[in-house]
Amino acid sequence: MYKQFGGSFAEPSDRTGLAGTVMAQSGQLDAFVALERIGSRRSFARDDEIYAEGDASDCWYKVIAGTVRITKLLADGRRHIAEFHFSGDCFGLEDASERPSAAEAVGDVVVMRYPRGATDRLVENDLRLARHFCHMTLGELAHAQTRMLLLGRMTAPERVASFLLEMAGRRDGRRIIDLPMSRTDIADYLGLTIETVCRVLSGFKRDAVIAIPNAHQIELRDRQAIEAVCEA
Amino acid sequence: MYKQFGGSFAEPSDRTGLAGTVMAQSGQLDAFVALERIGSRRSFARDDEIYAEGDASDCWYKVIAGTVRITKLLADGRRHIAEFHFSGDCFGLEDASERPSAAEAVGDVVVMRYPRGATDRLVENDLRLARHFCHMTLGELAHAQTRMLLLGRMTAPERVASFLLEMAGRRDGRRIIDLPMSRTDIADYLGLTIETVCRVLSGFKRDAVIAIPNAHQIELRDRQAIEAVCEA
DNA sequence: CGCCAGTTTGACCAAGATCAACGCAAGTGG
DNA sequence: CCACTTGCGTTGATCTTGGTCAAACTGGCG
Repeated sequence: MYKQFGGSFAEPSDRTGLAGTVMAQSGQLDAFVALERIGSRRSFARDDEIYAEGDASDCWYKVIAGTVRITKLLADGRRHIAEFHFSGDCFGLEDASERPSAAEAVGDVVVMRYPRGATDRLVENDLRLARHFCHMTLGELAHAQTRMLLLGRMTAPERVASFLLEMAGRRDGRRIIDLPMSRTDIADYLGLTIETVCRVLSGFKRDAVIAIPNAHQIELRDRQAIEAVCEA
Repeated sequence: MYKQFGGSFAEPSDRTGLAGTVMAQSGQLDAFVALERIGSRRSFARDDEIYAEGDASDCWYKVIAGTVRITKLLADGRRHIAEFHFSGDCFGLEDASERPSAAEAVGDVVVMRYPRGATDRLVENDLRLARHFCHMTLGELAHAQTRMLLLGRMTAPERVASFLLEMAGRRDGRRIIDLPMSRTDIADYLGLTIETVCRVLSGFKRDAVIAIPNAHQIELRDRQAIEAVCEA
């Protein structure tokens, strides 16, 4: 999807030939390969904090396996999930010195961690890499703007339906969607309460639009009906 | 602020020396100067569409004077304003082929318009320029995430108070804030109705936290109280 | 088997939306 | 120059959506 690197930075299909030029000029390795080398693998257990709000932003991450949530808190504990990141997605890329939000493991998670300083040096010497990061960020921004519309103007059923379609599109194209996150996480992502999420899902089930084999799997029985809810 | 270019692209203080290197290598002009040269000035009257949702994204803009709103519509007409852009801000920078949202003039507006193709060619040859765009986009993304928290989890008074502080910070630091946009625009920016925005403002006025000399100016009489509302 | 965390359902409540006037200032035209 | 219109903005009365509070259910797991 929009912010995935695909399987590997060094995917031949990613090449444009530009990197080769830069490499020849600078005498350095292909930057995408070099980037992989400066990454280190980390594992986190369910609900572990990968970084906290206010931590130094000295690195960024790529999800290898599992799901990561980016959360923001209000003083009194109200929580919002800015984004979920799945396998292949990058996160924690920002140029503020402090993390504006926390990153937590939704379930067990494996990530690659890339130090910021070394990444900056690679970016200095490879325009393709710079463009790649720019491209990812622009994609995230576009997604954020769509989410603002959802949070600002959509009804509860519209939000839940959009969420199901987003997850269907992002995680797999199959009829059965895996939802690694809890109902609370979904609620905090959609700006609703857990009870409202449950009620809307139950409503969709009642109308035979979805089936809920278990709490973390949802089957889209009538995708058109769900799409209709979003555009209502 | 976070996405302003300052007075000019060619501000000496912006220079790092890197651009000079690239120029020497490529035999081209300083990219920030070159960028200014490819821009053309355009004017728009109040409520004019600068570009529409679905238009080709073949250029980006910088606000010279006035205020621009970025809007998204739902099929039934519900509207959301993703962002306001003031003098010095850039907008319309995206790498999708179609505009995901429209840009409109809030009042009379003057902008510079930069063609995308020519910009891309300049970026190809100047890493500082690439980094600059990246930096701006990251700033907008951070702002979008703050706004998602507002839209998803804040009460009406909190939203309005945050809005006043944002405008106070972004437009000028003075006690009297100019609000070029209508109440409807504010409502669509905050995910509220125009009536709620009015009522909350009237409430603040009643509590002597603000004064409203006229509909488009608001005086912050007790900034601390407003800040307290946000953090409640 | 029974506990525990997460989910679901129900009854009630409140924040903010909707609907409807009303106010007010800036044009506009007779 | 003043009645009239027009486009916002403000205020009030009422309604609805989704939140809150509380209780019941479910599926793992010791």
